Amino acid sequence: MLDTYRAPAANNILAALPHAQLALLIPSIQTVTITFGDVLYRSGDPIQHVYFPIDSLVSLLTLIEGHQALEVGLVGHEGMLGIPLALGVKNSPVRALVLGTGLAFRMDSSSFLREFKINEAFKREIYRYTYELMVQMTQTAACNRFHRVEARLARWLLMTRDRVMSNQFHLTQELLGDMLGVRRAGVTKAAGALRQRKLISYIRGDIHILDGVGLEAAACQCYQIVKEMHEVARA
Amino acid sequence: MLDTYRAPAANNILAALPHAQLALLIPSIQTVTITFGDVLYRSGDPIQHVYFPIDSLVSLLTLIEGHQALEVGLVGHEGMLGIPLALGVKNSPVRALVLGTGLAFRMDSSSFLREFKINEAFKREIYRYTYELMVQMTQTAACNRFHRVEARLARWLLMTRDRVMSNQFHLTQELLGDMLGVRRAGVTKAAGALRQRKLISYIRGDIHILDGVGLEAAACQCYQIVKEMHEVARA
DNA sequence: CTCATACTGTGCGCTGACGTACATACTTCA
DNA sequence: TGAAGTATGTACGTCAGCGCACAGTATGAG
Repeated sequence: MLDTYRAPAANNILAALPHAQLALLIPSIQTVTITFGDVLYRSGDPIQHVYFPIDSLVSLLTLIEGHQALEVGLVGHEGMLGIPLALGVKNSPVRALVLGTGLAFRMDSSSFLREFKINEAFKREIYRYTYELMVQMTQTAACNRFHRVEARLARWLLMTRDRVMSNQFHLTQELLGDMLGVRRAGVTKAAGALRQRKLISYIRGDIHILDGVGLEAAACQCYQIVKEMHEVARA
Repeated sequence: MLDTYRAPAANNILAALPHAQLALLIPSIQTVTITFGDVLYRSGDPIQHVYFPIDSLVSLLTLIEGHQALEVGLVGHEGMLGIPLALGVKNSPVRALVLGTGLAFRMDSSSFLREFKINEAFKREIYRYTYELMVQMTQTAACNRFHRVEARLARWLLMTRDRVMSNQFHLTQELLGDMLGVRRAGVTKAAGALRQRKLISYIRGDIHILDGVGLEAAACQCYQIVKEMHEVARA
């Protein structure tokens, strides 16, 4: 059952709710562990549950025939999974792949829809996050088009750090290739460059951010831009 | 004033409303001409009006420092401009540039918000379109990353045809470069290839689609995928 | 302890697109 | 009719990233 003290700090959307509105949701919320490699949604499938990550990390991927996947969104404690439900659509257009094992709050879709319809504060927070996700998606699209792999990798590592709230996490270069839309060897090269500059260490998937400030300098401004847009959305 | 006969056929969002709900909106709606080159929203600016294109065409662009613009969405009679308002945000994160002169229905933001809050059918349609726009954005992101300029150009021309409902429209290669995220010379080359295959004619910005079926074959499947997704969203 | 598996490092030829530059052609207006 | 402006065609060297291939190294299962 939900720890009402922890909840507000644990996921930004739930944290933003007034106590009374949060209380309404608590009976429908479970805390679950989602595990690296879990596919929460397959592209086109009906959404069974919505998730509010706590310290877990989930990637949204589009699949293109004859190509690798491409990440279009990265979701951690600042967001949620299952946005289509809030837009009146029952299926997920993207694959949701768990990259970081951890906890998440979970609601089944029918409970979610029931509460969502009557809880104005909940609605407001979810639509605000929908906006943030759209901004993230547009910026990522442009970033993938124009910026070099090394800068994109740096940006991705920073975004991940912010979401898992740790300078250390685990991910293979193969999977990172899917995130950035490049082949695995491209990741090796970019990661090698960042490592040589002592910004990260990277040993068989164990990534440590050694110099966050330096990494921000190595990243494209897309990182800052998305962060700032989120603040505007909250204004 | 709004021609109530024409309205339903003219813009898909308004067309989907039951007559009673549409009637509520009519006093707040004006019909305006938007003109090639008009910037309806600048990135970051407050949204003054929402627009429901009829036969006009509008491009959503992200701006990246030190780079050309990049199109992230294309809006015609199937959609609307001003989605952030529906998500509780007053500013547009993207630039909205009119590419095709034509008519659009328009509401000022405060009227829109007032009606939007109380009109459930209106809300439903707008959120459904928000979903469609997100799908379009994700697919475009992947398309820009993985597909060749020639296929992307073919796709873009088909999308435009569907929105303006005509095989003929006007756009310079310079601007097309911004849409596709490539330099102007790249457009010349791709357009030349399509022209040589007798799929289009292209004379100083006057584009004619000569062979729609052939052009679909030349385009990436992203064109079909987005079309089909929209049908799912309406199911 | 060994073998299979998984992951990383690296090399090489290829190519699509870039950046830049310039020539050509149409259009508009004086 | 000529000049200025606008748009397209084309060329060329450069380069990031691709596709592919293979070697090296750590991990885990039996």
